[in-house]
Amino acid sequence: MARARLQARPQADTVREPAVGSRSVAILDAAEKVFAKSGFAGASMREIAETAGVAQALIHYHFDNKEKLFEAMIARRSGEINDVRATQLDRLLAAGRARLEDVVEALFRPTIEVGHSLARGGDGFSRILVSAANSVDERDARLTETYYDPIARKFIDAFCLIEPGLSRKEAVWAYMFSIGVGMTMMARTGRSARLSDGLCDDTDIDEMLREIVIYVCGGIRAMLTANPNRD
Amino acid sequence: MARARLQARPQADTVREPAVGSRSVAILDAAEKVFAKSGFAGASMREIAETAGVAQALIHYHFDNKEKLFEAMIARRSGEINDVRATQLDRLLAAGRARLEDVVEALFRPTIEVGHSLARGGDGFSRILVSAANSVDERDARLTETYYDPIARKFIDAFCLIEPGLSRKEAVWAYMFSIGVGMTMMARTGRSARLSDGLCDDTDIDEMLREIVIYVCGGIRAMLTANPNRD
DNA sequence: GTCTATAGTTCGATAGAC
DNA sequence: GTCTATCGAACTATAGAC
Repeated sequence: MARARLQARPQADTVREPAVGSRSVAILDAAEKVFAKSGFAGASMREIAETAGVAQALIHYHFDNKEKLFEAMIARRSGEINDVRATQLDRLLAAGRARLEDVVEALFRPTIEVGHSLARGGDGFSRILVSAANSVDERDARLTETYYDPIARKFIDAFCLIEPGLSRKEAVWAYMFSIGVGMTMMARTGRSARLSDGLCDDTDIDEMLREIVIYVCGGIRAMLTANPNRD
Repeated sequence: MARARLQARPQADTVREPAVGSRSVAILDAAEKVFAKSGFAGASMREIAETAGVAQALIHYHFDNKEKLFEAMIARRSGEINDVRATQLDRLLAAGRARLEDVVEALFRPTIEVGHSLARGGDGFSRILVSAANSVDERDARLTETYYDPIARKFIDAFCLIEPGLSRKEAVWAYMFSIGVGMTMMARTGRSARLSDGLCDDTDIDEMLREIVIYVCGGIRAMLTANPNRD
């Protein structure tokens, strides 16, 4: 019977790569690619094994089954990403008088930078996040709750702190809507280029992020003036 | 060999329900439910047949294969929805001096009203749209291009017309971001309620739409002032 | 840890009766 | 148009050698 214990999130003072066989990492990388391309149901353990260059049985040895492999893959990257996000947010708030623009930047940039550069294969993890975040599937909901709700609450708190006129309720709506905007950036379907005859390039991260920050901050501040919190 | 011809989009002066057997409609309704729950790959023809109360072979008789069934299901609802959206948009523009708020309302309301009420089973179609819109899968991209790009261009044109300071490029970004916000509403994952301890209810369409219109218009106008078009 | 081989299930699609 | 029955392929997972 396989171990399939979930890797603990690496702490700041821990070695970069956990002490597991390199095959194990190759499997996670392959899983990221294949799940990103085909979704959970559409991906097959066979293709993941072939992509990783290992026998199919080895995946079961390391991760037990498809569900647990999927969760291990989420756990690995979300740990990296959300540690960076939390650190950046804390630094902004500790410095006092943080601008909303900086908080929104801290909300999005780590996700695309890790999702884009760390996964050597490209932006696979971002795509998996997009599909999980929009899914009503019980597994996706549980993973979102486990790996993303805690950091979401931190950012909602930050919204309320920076814009005291925002009620808690509107801060949560603002957060949900903003994450929705971020999806556009992470999904990278190429549709923006199609609709704009090439003017908008969703592979240009910096350009897109600049536009997104403007749009998202404008949206949040509009909620503020439309219905200011009177407490 | 089965027919599997795609149903033509009903014109305004055409009878409501096409002259196909009621079983055929039952199959499309069932497909909507099952595809919404499990996605394309996760759904099985067996479950769709059981949900529709017909033999599995009948689906192949009417729609040939799984791919074509999926497209027929998209074609049916997108026709209904986008006819309403185009009509409302044209009426707003013909009346002159349309408000951005009204255009954004015309962008979203028909989708949720049709997706929510017409599909007796609930909001299945909305969920399918969300997953298709965010997918890099070739099939999903082709369907989005075929059934949603034309109406998207109309709304982008409207953005440019109403806010002349908006460049074409920013209008496309604004459209993409706004659709992203709309996803929050259509996906209805229940996450907003979880993050707000029940304050935000994503089953309350009117409340959510009101907040979304405020946020989206604020976002679009922020792009305008941040980088006005000088033509 | 890693492999080959395969058991056991489920799937999409088809054949053919009515 | 609608059904029953079934084929052949693909899938997840396991057994067992090394």
